[in-house]
Amino acid sequence: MQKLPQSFFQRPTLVVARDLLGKYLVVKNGNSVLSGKIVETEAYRGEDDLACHASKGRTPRTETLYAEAGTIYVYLIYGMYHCLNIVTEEKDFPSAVLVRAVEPIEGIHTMEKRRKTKHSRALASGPGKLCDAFGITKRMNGKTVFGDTVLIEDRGDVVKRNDIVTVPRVGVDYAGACTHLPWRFYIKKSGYISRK
DNA sequence: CAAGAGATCATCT
DNA sequence: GATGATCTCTTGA
Repeated sequence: MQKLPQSFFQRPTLVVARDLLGKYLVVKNGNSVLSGKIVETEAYRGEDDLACHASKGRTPRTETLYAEAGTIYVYLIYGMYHCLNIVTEEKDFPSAVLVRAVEPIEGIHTMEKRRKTKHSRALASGPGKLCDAFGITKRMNGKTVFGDTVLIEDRGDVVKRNDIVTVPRVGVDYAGACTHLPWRFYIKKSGYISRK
């Protein structure tokens, strides 16, 4: 039960993306606690990564990507879903890890109400679903994972290298040469992945 | 079960 | 004016 420090996120994005597997996303609000084990992530790194929002340069929206490691980047996609990212590497270098799926652990009843389903595999098995279940919105954009609202914990789970699957990212067909970069990671045996 | 379409809007051109 | 780091629902085999 150890809150991850900034040094964890201040490393190469691909390493952080892999190491986040098996860690726990925790969202606290008053006396309610929601948590889930991270089972799927994707890396977005630098202005040269055509799939990264920062490839369009520094704008009001992408400013968060240039913030210090551990900053939370949340944006709205397709007009109705939010995506949760955690900024990595050095300040002013735009990079982040997209948290794509978690296995629900605590606060499942709240997640079921928000997601309007009792099927545990449908609660947080995708970036949009996860934000819905955890109540993550753009209000969180620009905050960090070092406060007492949103944080990442190491609860001692060990994810072996052989249990991690490495494949191209989802939904980035527009990214030209970067489309096929194997920057998506997930836990092979998990039943809570966004898609095969 | 697979495939396709529609929902819906902030952001950038 | 176009477009997405998605999801759900409908259709049809």
